[in-house]
Amino acid sequence: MSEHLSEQELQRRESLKALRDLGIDPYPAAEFETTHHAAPLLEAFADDEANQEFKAVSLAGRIMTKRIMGKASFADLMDSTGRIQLYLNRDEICPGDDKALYNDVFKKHLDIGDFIGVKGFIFRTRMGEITLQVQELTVLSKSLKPLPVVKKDEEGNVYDAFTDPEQRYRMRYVDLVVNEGVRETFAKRTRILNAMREFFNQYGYLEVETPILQPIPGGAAARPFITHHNALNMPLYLRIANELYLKRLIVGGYEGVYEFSKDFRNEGMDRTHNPEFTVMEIYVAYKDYFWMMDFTEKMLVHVVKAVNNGATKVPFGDKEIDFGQPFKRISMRDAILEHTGFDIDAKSEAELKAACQELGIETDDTMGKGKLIDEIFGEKCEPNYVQPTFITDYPVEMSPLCKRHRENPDYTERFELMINGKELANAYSELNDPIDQRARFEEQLKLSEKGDDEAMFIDQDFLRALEYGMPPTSGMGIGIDRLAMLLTNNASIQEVLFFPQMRPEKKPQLPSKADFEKQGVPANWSEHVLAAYGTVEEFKKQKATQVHQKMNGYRKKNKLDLPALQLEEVQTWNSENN
RNA sequence: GACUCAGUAGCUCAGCUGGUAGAGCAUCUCCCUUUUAAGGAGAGGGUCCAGGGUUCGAGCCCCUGCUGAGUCACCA
Repeated sequence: MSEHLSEQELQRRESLKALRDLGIDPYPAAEFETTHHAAPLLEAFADDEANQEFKAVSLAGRIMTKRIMGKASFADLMDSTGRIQLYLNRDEICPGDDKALYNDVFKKHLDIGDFIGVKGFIFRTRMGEITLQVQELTVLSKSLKPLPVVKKDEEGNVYDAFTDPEQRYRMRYVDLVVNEGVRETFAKRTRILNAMREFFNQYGYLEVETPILQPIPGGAAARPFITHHNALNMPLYLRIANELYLKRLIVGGYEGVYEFSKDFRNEGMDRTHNPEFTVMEIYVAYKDYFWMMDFTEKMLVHVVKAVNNGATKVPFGDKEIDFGQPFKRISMRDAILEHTGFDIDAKSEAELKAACQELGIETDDTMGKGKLIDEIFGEKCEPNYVQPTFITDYPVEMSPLCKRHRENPDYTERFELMINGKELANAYSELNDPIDQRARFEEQLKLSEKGDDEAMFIDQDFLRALEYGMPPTSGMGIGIDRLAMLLTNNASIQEVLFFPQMRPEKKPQLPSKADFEKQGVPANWSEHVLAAYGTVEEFKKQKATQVHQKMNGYRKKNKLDLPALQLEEVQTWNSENN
């Protein structure tokens, strides 16, 4: 219904009206031409104060603070690059007798958060701060909601920061405006994507786009989102991976293809999982997973340097991650041997289960060999790999799309890159034997029949593609959100997604004037009855005599320009109260 | 899904053993022509997340629910 407005919001609406009464359009259409941006301007001026260009400067941005001292004022203007201080002198911006622009427009009707354009010259204050002296002021856009005011002192201590995660994520626009560093986090995320893209393009690999709506969600073990296509009258799934489509493109003759892919998984949410997330997958023909390990290493070093001023060491929490080459490489078998003393090689399911029990790892009957080994690794080894480490040669049961190891068919030619005890990237020598692939899919089908709702579907078209022949190929996928977390030192995925998934916001339904009018209150009194009683329920509880007296008292107190109420009148307002 | 914590002014937070709802910033009025977490004087601003219960009396205690965060479990 109607929106409850706080005192400050009402005041800003008053200012909006006052601006219009002064003939100022608070939302003008015209372009405002700027000559500079705040941060580079400060730098350039510090280098060469005498330069003529600083005599005529035009900037646009939001007012972030106002410090009024009678006939002179200071304000901070924030644009996309940073903040610069403004100096406004009444008699400079209002040379004639009419001081309204300063006294009324700037001092009274412009608030923190409003967009303005300013023209003037740059100088240094007595305190040494580089400042724009304003000669012309243009209102560009009025802000009706007060921004949180975050302050910072000389030592960089932040006061009254806007910290509530719920509000920060729901109103990311506010977070971006007032919290220093948030925009930089997302700029860095984009630099990561750009650096990675640049690296792949150097090799001549092709960036492609494949379907997000898929009839069969393949390429990973995960629960998909399901939707429905009306014209085809069939279910469609949101993709959980793009692997199978990219491999079809390798069949089609491209040597290297990659895609930055939004994937969707209908699973739990926590600090490291959002229902939609971004993965980069790349497939390169005639390569194997050894080549891909080298390639991944080089690519990451390139990306890390690009976003980290050329350094390969990245702080993360209380740790430091070093992307300096080469990354440690260890097979899963050796990793488990190293951390548990148990050798998984050639062990039966029963032996593995017994080992799990000895190691204190819970198991259940649905777990096959692959799953048991995965549990041991996840429990005992994974957290130890803080520095970038390639774990290689996973058991065949865990990797239905991966080629068997050239030396031991119980294993696959697969690696995962572990950083900070978590998986960051996953890569294979891709399985291109269509007969073996069909058999592996059938294994998955059996798992599915056992009740595993994440087992892979059989994609007949993909198998057909393989039957036409896929060259030996290596593929790699890397979690972009998790990489962004690592490189921006954030422990939560929500910090690197502009709009993380949240439960819908529930707004309490507030009563409006109209609700009171429905009760029979005339339009000229309804807003006052709303103000006096708040809710229809409260109003309905009262007797007509009480309402009569209270509203006449309200009329007097607020000096309403309305005739005093008669009791008979009030009795008609609400048939239930007499 | 389990457990723990949190929700009070626009923002950040206090609120004692259950006894009239508080501070800083922001806002409003007045003073102030190079200030800077500007300053000085004054003022206004509240559905204490919601709904029940206990009580003479609930922001506080109990129950239920909502939202978020954290830990664990599940899950790539």
